[in-house]
Amino acid sequence: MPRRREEHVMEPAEAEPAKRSRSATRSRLLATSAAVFAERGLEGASVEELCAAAGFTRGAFYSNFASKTDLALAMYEEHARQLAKRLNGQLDQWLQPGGLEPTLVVERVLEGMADFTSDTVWHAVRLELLLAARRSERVRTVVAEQRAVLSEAVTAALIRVADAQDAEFTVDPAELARLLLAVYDGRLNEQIAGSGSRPAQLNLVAFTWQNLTRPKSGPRP
Amino acid sequence: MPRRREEHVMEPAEAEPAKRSRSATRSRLLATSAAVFAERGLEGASVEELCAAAGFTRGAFYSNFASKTDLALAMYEEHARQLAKRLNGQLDQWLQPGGLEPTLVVERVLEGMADFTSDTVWHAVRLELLLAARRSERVRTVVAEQRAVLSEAVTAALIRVADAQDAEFTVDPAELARLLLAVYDGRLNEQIAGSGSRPAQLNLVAFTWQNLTRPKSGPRP
DNA sequence: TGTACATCAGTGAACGCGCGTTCACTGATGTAC
DNA sequence: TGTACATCAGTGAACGCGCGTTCACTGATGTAC
Repeated sequence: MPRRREEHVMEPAEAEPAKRSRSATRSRLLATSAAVFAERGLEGASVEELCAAAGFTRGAFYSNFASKTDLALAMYEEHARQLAKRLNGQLDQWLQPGGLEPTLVVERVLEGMADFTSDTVWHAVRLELLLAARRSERVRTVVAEQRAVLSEAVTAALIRVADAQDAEFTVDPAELARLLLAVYDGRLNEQIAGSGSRPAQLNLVAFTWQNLTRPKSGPRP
Repeated sequence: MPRRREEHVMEPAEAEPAKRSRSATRSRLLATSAAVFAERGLEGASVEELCAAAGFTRGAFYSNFASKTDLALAMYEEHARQLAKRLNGQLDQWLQPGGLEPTLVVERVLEGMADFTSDTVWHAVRLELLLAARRSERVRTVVAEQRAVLSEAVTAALIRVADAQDAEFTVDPAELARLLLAVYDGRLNEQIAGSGSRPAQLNLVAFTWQNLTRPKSGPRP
């Protein structure tokens, strides 16, 4: 049984479990920095601003991260992890027996991705890092790695969906995944540019899904 | 008749028509800056570096542009102009009587666009400006404007091609144009990320062109 | 054509500011008794 | 449980550097006679 804490009048409830722990500071900085980077740019955001957003001073930053780039990359890796995890989680749910009607799954996957990735804050951060990758070997490696992870997650998802429909692709599913990601990247660029900014109307892939798959020739269960 | 100049021995031939003219300095800066911006970023590129690339010192810069942003926007507008111009020029050529076989035109237009826009230097600059647009009303206006111009140029091109085939779209051609541009944007992001970097294999739009158009119902000439 | 002068494009030193990074210090937290 | 001590996360002043911008100056170019 844990020690009672009620006797400490100043204790601000269990919402803040460990004050002054390295990991809490790190997490807080990772959580609040995306918005700052998106707002001010990777170079434009000052360490001061990043710290202020998290409620710290600059020294705290340097006792947790070696540099601004360090923070940005850690943030990005965490984000890519979440994205792939979410995609797989949704599929698990939709594809289980008694889940969604298979044709709906395609639509939902695309919607879900759009949903998650269409957070313009995160897209801005991704673009900042994409550009930074041109200038730094280290950033380039991490960005390429994370893009590959995401690409593979989407490829796997496409195959799972096709399998559930007892269909197979008439095109390389990895190519289709890359195309899909390219389309969303492009859509998000549009959204950032703010021109019109109504959501995508023409979903070419959903529209032509039947052109890209065929019933499996193998034996059916 | 203009005054003869051959008597000046030091005259370095007509290749350099007007030395020390504002417009020449301006042009030179506009021409050499894209590479610098792509290499170092919009914020990362120093005025010193931009001037060095053009062979000037900083003072020359400020006597021609009010700020770095000024230069970048002028550059961008010039680029968008060239892009639309080129697209229309190619169509004029391909669609004229005795030009390309109509079905080939679609392919060529897409190829041509890919060609021009897949210059990673320019794509990087476009992305830099897209991100800068988030932070500046002025940049946002110019970027939105230029994107609209390009989008309209592509829409018009699509319609011209369909017309030449005596076909019409089953989807809104403006939507298709936006989708096309989105795909290319996304493809270029891939290329910048440098992952694999082989050119696009799956050209969905060319592949499904016949699904998006139908023969015109009106009278034929 | 040659000379004297006016203009002004481009120079480069100087200024000041903001930022990344460092580091001696502080005081909150954990531990030993 | 209370007290003394050790640890170390976070503070904030200080440093130095690089950059954007300014401006008095220079010398190349154009013009008037």
